[in-house]
Amino acid sequence: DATNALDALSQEGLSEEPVQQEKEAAGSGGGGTWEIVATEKKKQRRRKVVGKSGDDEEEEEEEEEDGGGGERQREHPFIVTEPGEVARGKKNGLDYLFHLYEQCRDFLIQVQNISKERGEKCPTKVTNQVFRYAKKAGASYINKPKMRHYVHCYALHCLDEEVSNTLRRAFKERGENVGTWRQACYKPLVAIAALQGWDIDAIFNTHPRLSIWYVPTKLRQLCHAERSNASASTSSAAAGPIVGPSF
Amino acid sequence: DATNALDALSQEGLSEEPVQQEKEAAGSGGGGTWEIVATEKKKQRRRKVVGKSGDDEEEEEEEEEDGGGGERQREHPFIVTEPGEVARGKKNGLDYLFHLYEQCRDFLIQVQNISKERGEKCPTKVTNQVFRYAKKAGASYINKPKMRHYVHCYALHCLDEEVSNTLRRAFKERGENVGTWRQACYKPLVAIAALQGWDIDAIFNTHPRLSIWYVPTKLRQLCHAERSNASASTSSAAAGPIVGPSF
DNA sequence: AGAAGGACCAGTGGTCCGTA
DNA sequence: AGAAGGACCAGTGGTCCGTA
Repeated sequence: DATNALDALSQEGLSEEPVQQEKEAAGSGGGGTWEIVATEKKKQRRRKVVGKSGDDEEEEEEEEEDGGGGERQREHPFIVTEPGEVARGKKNGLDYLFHLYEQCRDFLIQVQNISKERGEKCPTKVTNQVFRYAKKAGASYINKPKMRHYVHCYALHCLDEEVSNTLRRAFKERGENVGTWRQACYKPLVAIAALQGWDIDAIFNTHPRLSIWYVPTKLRQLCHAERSNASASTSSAAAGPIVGPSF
Repeated sequence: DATNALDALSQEGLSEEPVQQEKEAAGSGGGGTWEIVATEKKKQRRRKVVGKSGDDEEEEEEEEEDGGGGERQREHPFIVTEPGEVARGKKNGLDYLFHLYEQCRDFLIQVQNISKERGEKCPTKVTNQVFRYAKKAGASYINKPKMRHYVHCYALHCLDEEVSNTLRRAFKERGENVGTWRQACYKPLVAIAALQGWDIDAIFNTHPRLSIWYVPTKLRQLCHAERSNASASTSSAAAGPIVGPSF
């Protein structure tokens, strides 16, 4: 019954991205241009799934191997792109990746509003419930394994956009794949944590857009390991308990 | 492995209540006297379980039906007691009930310290993990169904001890049973919520000792229903959405 | 009857691994 | 090979109901 009501609500309320949007909002970092790109990409996707040729005019890219019809659809894989760069071909760029995190946030806010309206328990994080809601709202390209996989990349983007951007440019130039870039995102995050007393949970919870995401296990472990190293070289008692800073 | 390590830690660290404690701390509300009472009760319990007669001197109450040995042991049922009153016979009083909540808080703090030490996810609430830890630490009289059952009673005790105390005295005088008293605890809580914009989650999370407990479903529902009532008699549009206060 | 708590269950966080 | 995500699993929050 709670699920049914969710269904009802998810049919309205959840607008698609606006089809047209002013181009001048482009460089604003909020994903302004992105909305347009996302819409284009989505149309491509839709055309592919339906299996007809497009009935509205558009710039297209590849249309080969369109023959299928009911074949398994996946999102295009990510590639390392510079800030503002749109991926060409059957690829998605990193601005799009980060845009997905913003979309999840919007879905969470909607779920929270519904919960409050009904006096039910209100999630503070992006939970299974939110992923389910997103899927029902038609955002089938959002899923938990993907979002969890790249959380720390998004975290770096939120916490230090300059460093994040520099890293993207460097890895693009070197022609690295997404997995390698993703791995590289850990290091600057650990450095940020070091400066803030190693409390990665506090770092996440303090940031308005990051606070809704669970700290990834591996990032937590890296921070802990690095803290132990730092502490070992600072303290004389190697076996003693690690004492957190108190400033 | 995480479980094994927990075992190791739970063997040390977890002190029993101090056996002796100054009597002058009695009326302080922190459970000062309670420690002594709890210890006495625990000795009774231990003697019963072991099935021998006591090998240390004590004032005892009933010792009948001691014959068993491996019979199923349960905590004595609660009765409505006034503040400061110790239950006589095979009963437990409400100061003891509230004391259990404080104990859970101590166990949570220990679990949190261990988690932090290890760089693991750190619970902010009394979770299954904490109940498991309490059990391993020997506090077998603490269990989840019991603690959840009386959370709102403890909440009233935390939020308005005067009202809570008055309620206890009134219900004791009337000879009401625990279940009736428990039910009666909801109403003043809803009244408190009304004064604070109906946000029972905020009320819990704001209070230092209450913030570690999940808001009980029924209390949440009562607050929501009552808010709807209040709103219906205030607003002219009966079917409209309920707008939260913004002060 | 009133009450304590073992034990169950639906849905969670977490991520592996069969898939493309 | 590199990557996306369906689907599984251990342990959770929640509380019912067989027990005393």
